[in-house]
Amino acid sequence: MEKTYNPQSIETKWYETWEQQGYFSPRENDQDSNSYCIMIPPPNVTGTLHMGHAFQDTIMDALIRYHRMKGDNTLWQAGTDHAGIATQMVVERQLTAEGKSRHDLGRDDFIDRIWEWKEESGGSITRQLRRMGGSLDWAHERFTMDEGLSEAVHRVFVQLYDEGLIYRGKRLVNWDPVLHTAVSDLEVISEEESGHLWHMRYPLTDGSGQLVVATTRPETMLGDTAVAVHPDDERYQAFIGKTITLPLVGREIPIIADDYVDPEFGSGCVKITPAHDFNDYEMGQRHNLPMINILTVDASINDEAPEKYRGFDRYEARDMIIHDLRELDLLEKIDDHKLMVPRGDRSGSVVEPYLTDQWYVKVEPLAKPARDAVTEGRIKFVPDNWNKTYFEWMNNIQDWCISRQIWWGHRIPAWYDEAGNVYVADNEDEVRKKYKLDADLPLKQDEDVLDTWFSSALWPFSTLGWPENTDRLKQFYPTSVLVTGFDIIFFWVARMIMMGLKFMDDVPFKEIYIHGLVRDQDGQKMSKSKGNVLDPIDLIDGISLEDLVSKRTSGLMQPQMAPKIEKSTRKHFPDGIPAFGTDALRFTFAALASTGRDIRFDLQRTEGYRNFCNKIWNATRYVLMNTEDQDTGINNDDIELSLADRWIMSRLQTVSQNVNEHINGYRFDMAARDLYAFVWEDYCDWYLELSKPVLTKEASDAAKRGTRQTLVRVLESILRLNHPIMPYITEELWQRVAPLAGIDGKTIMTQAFPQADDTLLDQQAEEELEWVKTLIMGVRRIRSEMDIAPGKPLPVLLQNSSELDQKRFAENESFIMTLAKLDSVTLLGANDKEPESATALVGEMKLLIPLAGLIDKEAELTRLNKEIAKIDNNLQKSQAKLTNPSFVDKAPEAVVDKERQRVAEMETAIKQLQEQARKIESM
RNA sequence: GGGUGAUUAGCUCAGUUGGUAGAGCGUCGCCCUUACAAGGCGAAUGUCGGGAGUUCAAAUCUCUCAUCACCCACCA
Repeated sequence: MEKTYNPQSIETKWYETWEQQGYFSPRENDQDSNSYCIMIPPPNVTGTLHMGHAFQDTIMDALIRYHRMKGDNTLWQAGTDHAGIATQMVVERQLTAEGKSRHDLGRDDFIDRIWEWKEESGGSITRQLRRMGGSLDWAHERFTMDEGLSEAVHRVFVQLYDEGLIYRGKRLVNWDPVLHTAVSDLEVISEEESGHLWHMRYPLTDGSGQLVVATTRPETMLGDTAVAVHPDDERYQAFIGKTITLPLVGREIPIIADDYVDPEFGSGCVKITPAHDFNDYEMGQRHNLPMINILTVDASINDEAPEKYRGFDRYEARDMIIHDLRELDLLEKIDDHKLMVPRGDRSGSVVEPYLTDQWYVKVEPLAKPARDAVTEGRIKFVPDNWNKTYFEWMNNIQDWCISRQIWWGHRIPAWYDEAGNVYVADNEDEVRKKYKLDADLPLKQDEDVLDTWFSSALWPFSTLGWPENTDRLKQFYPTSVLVTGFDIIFFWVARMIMMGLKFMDDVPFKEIYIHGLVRDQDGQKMSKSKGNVLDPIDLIDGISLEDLVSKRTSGLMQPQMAPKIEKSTRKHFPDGIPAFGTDALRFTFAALASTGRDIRFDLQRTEGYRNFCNKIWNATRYVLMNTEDQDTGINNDDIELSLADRWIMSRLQTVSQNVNEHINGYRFDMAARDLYAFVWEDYCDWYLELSKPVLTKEASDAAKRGTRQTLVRVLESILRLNHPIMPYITEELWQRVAPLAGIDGKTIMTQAFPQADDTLLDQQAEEELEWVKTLIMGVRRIRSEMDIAPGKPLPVLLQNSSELDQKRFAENESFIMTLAKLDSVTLLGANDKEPESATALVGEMKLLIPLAGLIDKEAELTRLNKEIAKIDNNLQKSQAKLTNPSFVDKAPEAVVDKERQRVAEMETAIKQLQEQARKIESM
């Protein structure tokens, strides 16, 4: 074996083997075993996977591998999402770079072009997932626009339409004037921006005066159809029912009264533009006001407005209108004002409320069962506080606008005749059959496509073959757990629950594990525009600083950011990124995956876990050196187990137990911590060292066999315990270790995950080894603090030893002599005279290392006094408790006893140390 | 305006039903001891955001204040 762990040389080799052997696929025709299934949240085919994906995929793969090892029939469903608007934009940008637009190509060619891109992007995504070690069932990979899924989409649309749960209607929607499409509420991000509040004078038609209205959007006045005041506002009682003449336009519009108006805000008068504001729209409905749309799809002024303003952009028109009102002395004042500006999450442009025909899902009838499923515990959020967020939204849910005026996506299965009648069915033939239409009646399909999330909502069952009642569907629906980020609870999670319950009559998943966001080292969200993204592959394979800089600064939407990004990149990664390997990266994610919190990604953690891999690698080298071609007692019952052997086996059971519990509770951070500590501290630092005296010094063959066997068996278990998190290194090493442990098998992937065996728990061995460790650490500490060379063998005297101490010493002499590097140990009797010594305590026993020529008297005194002060500090606290009568009366007896015992121990210790200090002083 | 979460060692974070505050990284010593210098041995470090309350006992439960982050919402 290589002396140093080198991830590159093992990773791709194993992945290919696994995939070729078909280990990732579930067993067919296995109805008996427990099913375990996770649907991958399908990555968008817009580019490549980022750290958030890598984190999420690590968790899913760890769960999948864990359950596969437990014998479950396990499926991790692979696939990608067509991501309508996002993907269309990516390809449109490419066209723009070529000096073309999608209209130059036409719809069909443009879609072909996107399919080409999909192949490319989808390919790099699956390559990344493979590098991450993801054990997905590639044989059944799906895409939200493949044939089967498209059929599912049609089926759902048609049924919901037939049941009246999908309808078409003309209403105000959020309109993206750059993308020329409607978007749903969720795709609109409102942020506070600085603006103005314009106070405009509207003259009464009868010339009797004027009203002042305040607005943040003066240009919409062209579409005003009323002015509203509060019905109880005394200032305006006389005006209600009168009309004003709209300046610049000349339209006569009524003054109405409505509770919605806040008399305290602005002037207490509101201009009402039902076609361009959601509140005004509702008021328009209440008061039967006309709706005048004054904008084009580009948000320029249309022909409903006075000629002067037609064709101008909304903001140009705003300036003109302000100017014109000022000329007419109709502008009272302009105040600075903070307002919430709604922007499209994709285009970043300011979204307009816009009156159009769109398709909607009537959500409430679907939402009720979806709420119940969580209330009744059929679906559990982990951590459970997310159900509050879920209910918060589900209780206020609005109808879902599902039509988009773009080209890339599922075309809406609706046809129109020339009279505008709507027919909905799977395809045109079906339409004619279903609605009994003449074969020659001209029909035209709806131009729009469906919101991407419509098909994503069907993912848990459409991928399994629905609407066919396939074996896979029967076997794996409902799925076991959904692993996802909180940011798509509304977009995706809630909608999957609604659709799953509606069409499968069962929940889509039993648990939802919500993880945090991966942020950069400063806690910033990672994004291309901030230039702080990391490609998981670059952590696996490493990347030079120059390559990283150019990767981060190329293709920016705002090229002027490049120098800043370069500077910060050079600061954070002065030497680029070394190749850490997949396993170290995965272990990092696991270790950081504490629940309910975002994680800051810290490269140093990954480096630490790369070192951990190296540790396992070298521990294996040691084990192999001492067991290969030697008798490990696999076929020989004549075995003697040392204290260390029994101890490490006992510890292994506890760790196995804990790791199982932690994985089942989605506490990968705790699992990682326990694994790390057990491997590094218990197994490497102590057990491997303890094995040395047995293997290299005089010991019986049976004892050597016992230790060799324990070395191998525990290591083999360690590899299995770590496999769900670190698949590659564990497979590589397991191939060499397993035969020595008498285990036969082609891959660690399908070996049983370690379960605790209580019969191997050995309390006595744990206590005794603790005693051995205390003794050894006592010597080491004196050695270090007294500046004695680590290699110098020392004599030790034991004083005040009990029979148990003496027995323990006799049985473990070899361990102690070797690990503490001693050359002699002498038991002192009660009357034996002790030399000048440095001291450590092992329970009541005193360990003495003679000073002669080695130890500085003053240094030892300082050391003792420091130790005494430390214990005394704790002693006082404990004594205070015990002298408090209410503590003794009210605290449980066990707690009081424990406190008493502690006081006794500390008192003895202090007595011993003080005595020692006196002796040294008097010398 | 509503809601959620956070505040613990220099940094990043654990701390499951209240019972002597932990880890990793970093820091400081000493060591190339034949598994591993990507290492070994040892050490230092905390008024657990502030205040009040409940309790024999609070990082943990309650209230309150402060700071930060995020989500939702129609105030022109």
